[in-house]
Amino acid sequence: MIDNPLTHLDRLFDYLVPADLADAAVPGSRVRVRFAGRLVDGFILERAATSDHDGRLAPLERSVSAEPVLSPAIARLARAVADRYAGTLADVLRLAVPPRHARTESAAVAPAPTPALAETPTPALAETPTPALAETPTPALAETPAPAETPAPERKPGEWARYPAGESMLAALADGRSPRAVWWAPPGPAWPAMIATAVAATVRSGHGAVVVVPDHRDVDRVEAALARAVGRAATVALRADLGPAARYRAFLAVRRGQARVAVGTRAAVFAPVTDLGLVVVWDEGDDLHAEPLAPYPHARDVAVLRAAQEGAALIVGGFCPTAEAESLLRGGWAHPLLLPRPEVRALAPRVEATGSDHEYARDPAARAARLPSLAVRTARESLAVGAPVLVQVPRRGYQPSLACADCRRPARCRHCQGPLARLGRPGVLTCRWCGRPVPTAPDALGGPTTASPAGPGPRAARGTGAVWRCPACAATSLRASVTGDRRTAEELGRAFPGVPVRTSGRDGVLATVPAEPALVISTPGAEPVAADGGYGAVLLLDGWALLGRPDLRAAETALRRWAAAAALARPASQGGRVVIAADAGLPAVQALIRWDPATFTAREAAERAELGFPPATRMAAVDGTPAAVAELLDAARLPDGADVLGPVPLPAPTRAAPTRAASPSGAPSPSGGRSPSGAASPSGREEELERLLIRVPREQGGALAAALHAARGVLGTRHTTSGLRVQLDPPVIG
DNA sequence: TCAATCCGTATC
DNA sequence: ATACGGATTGAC
Repeated sequence: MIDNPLTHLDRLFDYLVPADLADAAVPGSRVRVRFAGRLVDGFILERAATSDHDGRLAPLERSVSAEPVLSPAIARLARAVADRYAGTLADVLRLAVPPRHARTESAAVAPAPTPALAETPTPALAETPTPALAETPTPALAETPAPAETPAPERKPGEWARYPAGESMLAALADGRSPRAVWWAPPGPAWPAMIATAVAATVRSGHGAVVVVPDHRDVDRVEAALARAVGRAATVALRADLGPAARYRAFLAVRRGQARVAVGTRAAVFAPVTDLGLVVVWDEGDDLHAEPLAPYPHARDVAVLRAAQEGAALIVGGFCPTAEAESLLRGGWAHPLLLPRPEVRALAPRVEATGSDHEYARDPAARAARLPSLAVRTARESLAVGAPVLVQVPRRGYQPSLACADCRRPARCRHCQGPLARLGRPGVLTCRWCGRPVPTAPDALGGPTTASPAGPGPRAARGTGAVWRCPACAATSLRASVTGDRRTAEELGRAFPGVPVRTSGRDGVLATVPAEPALVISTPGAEPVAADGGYGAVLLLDGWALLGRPDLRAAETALRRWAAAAALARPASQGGRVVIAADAGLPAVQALIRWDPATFTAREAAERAELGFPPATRMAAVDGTPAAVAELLDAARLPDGADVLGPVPLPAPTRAAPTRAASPSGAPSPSGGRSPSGAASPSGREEELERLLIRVPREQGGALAAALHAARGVLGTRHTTSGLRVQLDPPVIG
């Protein structure tokens, strides 16, 4: 397999194995070969005595390593993923197999494959104690009086007993069978332990397991639960933030069979666990499960392919599984794991809606100043009994436009009238269109922020040129035109004087907070877990922002994010309450109030089926310049019944700005007016991009992917089509 | 008639 | 992508 991204070269090539490489060049190992005159990387997929190729075979140039990093199962999976997503095997393998780290490879001559791991979970054989765990205590879990040393594998069903099918599923796993389930998780902190219980049952049957979660904090939580249920020696955490050496070491431990359980973020779905018995995908609707690199596979869908290929069990779940997950139930391919109503009542908090206040939704100032009175009251009551309050607010990134603090006119770029935004560096704004930096007055972005984790560094506006000044009223201070987390933190702090305010969001995510009175302001997805049973109250203040997004999945996503926050509240019986600032008449809000995500999703799925949207159909998005899109469409022999939508102009907010941070020297701006001939920026001549959507009945998904892949191959290397992006099941459909 | 250039094709 | 071969074009 030649590591080459070109679609029309997405096939295998035969090489001669020189005698001196005969031992090293094993299937799955990395090699270097000459290809089209150049030295390139590749994997050996197979050794054979003959070749179909009727030209001369070139010899392998050299073996990189004899380590068979690419297992046959993963090679097969990667091929299936490439086919499913109209991508190339090389692209998928780049996601599936981490880069080699030579020193780690030779150093990690770890003990020969541990026999019978499940039986005797060695208490972390004096190896490096996982630093992530040492640093991030998880009080919510530690609350369970777990013995310090690793106990025998858990056999009790625990929370699974609340589910009608729970115990039988565990029994099937322990028996080495392969149940497949869509899991509506119970509100509360039980889910990591439940996953660990299912994994422990699998390990007991002699099989391995893979657990995929959205982010690092979830990795920590599941890892801690697994350490308790399975034993630390058998478990390994795979995560992108490990660094090359640690990442490769963890990967090798899995590949060599030393670790039987892998838990990690989306790439972990490719972890080469041998003798796989179970794949778990937690919170499968989280957009972090969607890989941003070509061919953009989704961890949930890879897991489905893998479970099917390897005959493994599958648990896909979350507080609010998506319509995609729910579609696995159709035809009985998977079974539902649903909490009966009485159990819901026992675990869920009490949820109330404040109703729709139109002014509240329209006027940012009103939003900041007038918290719904029900929310304030609920928060006060929680604080009074000593429990923390979680406040979910919109992420700043949602509508990060800045406005003059005095007259509220939007802050615009002097050169091109593009919107200005804060993109990281303090004291400087950046135009989102042309990328020019604009320094700001020292205190332009509001007063001291509460509980800034980093602390205010010494930074005045760098003396380059004029600071931003409102062209209308000459003011130099700005405010976020949508109230983001920081701002809300201040406002809330004022409403509750003397109560500590902590924030968790983009710049500083907290994993946990102690069980004491505090306001915890968080953006969706960054909510810390509260120790000792959870929050006394959860306020969901971002309903308008979440529901207002122009996306097919907006309502589903909103409910999922609300549920994730609300699940951190104590049960109603222990005073746990949730207030949501949205209209109680909306189906998503109703679903939260009744804690009935399954009914919501069923309805959602039915509606989408009626409209011909996924998952009832399979969609492909083709993004690129108008010419490129047209060429691809022209070359594609689409399956019968394919429905071509568009093309429409593609709003290009995503890729342009962040990549090209201005050079550190800040060159462009001081050079004064640029030459008139020059376009706004080197990459500023970005041609308008278009998006074409192609829709086929679900059964034709494979044919659609094949057609697009083939069309891409036909276009080959034409320059006009270089920027094309083909995406199946695009995560966002406008 | 030769060379520079274009286009299409294969890349083990 | 990139290298190569054959066809094509243009100048001498």
